[in-house]
Amino acid sequence: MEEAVVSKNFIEQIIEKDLAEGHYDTVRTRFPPEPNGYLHIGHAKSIILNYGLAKKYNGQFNMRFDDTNPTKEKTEFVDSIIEDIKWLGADWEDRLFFASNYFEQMYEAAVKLIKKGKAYVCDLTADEMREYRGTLTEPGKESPYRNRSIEENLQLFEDMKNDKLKDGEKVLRAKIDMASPNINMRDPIIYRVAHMTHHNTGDKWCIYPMYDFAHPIEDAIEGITHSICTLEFEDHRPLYDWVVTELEYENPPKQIEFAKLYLTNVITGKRYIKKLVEEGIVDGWDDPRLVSIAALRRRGFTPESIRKFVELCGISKANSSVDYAMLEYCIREDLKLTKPRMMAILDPIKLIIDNYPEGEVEYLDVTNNLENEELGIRKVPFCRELYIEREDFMEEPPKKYFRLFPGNEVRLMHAYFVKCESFVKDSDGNITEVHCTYDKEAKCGSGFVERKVKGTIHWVPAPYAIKSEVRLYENIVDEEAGVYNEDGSINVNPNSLKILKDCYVEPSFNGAKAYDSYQFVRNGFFCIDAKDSTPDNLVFNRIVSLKSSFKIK
RNA sequence: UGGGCUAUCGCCAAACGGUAAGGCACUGGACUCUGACUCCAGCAUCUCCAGGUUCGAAUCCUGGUAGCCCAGCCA
Repeated sequence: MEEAVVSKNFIEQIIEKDLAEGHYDTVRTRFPPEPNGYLHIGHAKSIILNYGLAKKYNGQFNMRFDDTNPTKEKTEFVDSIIEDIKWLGADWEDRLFFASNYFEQMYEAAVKLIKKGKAYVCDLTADEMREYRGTLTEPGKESPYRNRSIEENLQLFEDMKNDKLKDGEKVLRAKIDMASPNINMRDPIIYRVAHMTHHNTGDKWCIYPMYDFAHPIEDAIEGITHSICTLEFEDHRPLYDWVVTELEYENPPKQIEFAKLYLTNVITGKRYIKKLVEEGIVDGWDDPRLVSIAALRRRGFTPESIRKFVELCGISKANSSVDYAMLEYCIREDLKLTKPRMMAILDPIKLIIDNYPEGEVEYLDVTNNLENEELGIRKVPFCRELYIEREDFMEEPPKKYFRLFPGNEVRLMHAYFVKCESFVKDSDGNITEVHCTYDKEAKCGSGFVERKVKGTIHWVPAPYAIKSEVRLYENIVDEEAGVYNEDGSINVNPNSLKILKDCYVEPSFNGAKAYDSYQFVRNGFFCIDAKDSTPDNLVFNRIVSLKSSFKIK
């Protein structure tokens, strides 16, 4: 067996070089979300990347909540994040950390900087601070409080800590360079006063460290070697390095940036998803129209399919937007061989087999997945009256239409050949019944080879079928209009929720469990809503419409 | 002449000076108990542009162009 040659991505190259040159003797990565929302497909890229690297190089993968800003964080989110990452299969073993558990060490680190003359307490207001910071093209100017004595700074910082000050009254700043072309280096704030109840530390602290100060410390404490983050932090790297250098950590971690995952025609971006949830445009964080991990799970995506997807997308520093079709490919690819396929009719029309004895029923052995016999068989009742898909019959078929039309014979999947003899219309001209005769000899699996048919259609036994209400979701984004407007608002597709009433499914659905009920409908799939798998509440994947249209040339 | 980063097929993405991998999508054709799947075939004489160095450049140099990020007491 030969494995395809997979080239190493740029991060792997950096890691291997570091290992070879002895900068590190192991690899330790982490996934450090802020618990301020649910995870989505974009986070999956980071999780799988970090976890994958740790595994590949026999290192360790840490899970860490970067909870340094209590205003946005909730335990609801930490719970959901843990659930989602576990589901994705990333294993942090016993290394689940909270940045908030390092507050004491961060405080000590700040004191150390002050003692080194590398940090000072500043009284400038937020507005003044902005003014002093300068602009993108002009340098900033130094704060009048920049040269306070170490003793005074120590005292004031302690006052900040000991609840002697109001929010925003004073901050602690790193003393770097107000003229730096990199704005992040213009004496960035590293600690602020905020009287907030923290989801983990409660009211113990009234000062909180800023990301740029906290993150490198968190990484260093945990012995992270490669701190992988997204592109927008590139400008922060000099500050990251400044912090670990001034704090004199041995073997300091190294920050590496990669491009975020964007998908065409869907909404990524936590703040937008949050908005859709909060405004009630979608039903919640796991609404099937979203690409949150919870939503994808509910729709029937498997962890394998998402891992495969991330792997296929690759890692680079180029901003890019991956075609949604790639995600769909990955789930099809996984489901294809691993899940049973059952029959269901979305838009039914009755098919009556005139020469099949009335009242008789036989239970056919149906293979769950013709491409994977290990998935076994099930019994499906077959009788005189069936439902077939409305689009599988045409009164006047176009050329190259292989399905049912007067005089034509097709195969009923897993059952018999059936020939259309006549049909019935109602007063409005709608077809209500299709009448056929079946050929008992041409039973599937009987080895019948006398005749061949060009078409095969799926069906469901009318008296035994379970009638269900089906929700068919369309993309939340208006594909024509694009995702975002110029003002940053989202183009929501007004038809993103469609209800189809008469759906009929095989009786086998009765015992169907959340994840083992993937179906092909014509050429697509649909799946049961994993959140509530009762047959009355089927959620059809958008994948249903995928590849399902048959073009007549 | 603020700084940082990025530009390779419709979409991702390799190639690390030796003559443009692969996947998705698409298009033919074969096969078929799902017009799916599978299988075969096709799909960048060319790498944002313009010069230059070299026997040889997507890769090096020079100069442009385009896009993304940065002026939160968010992360």
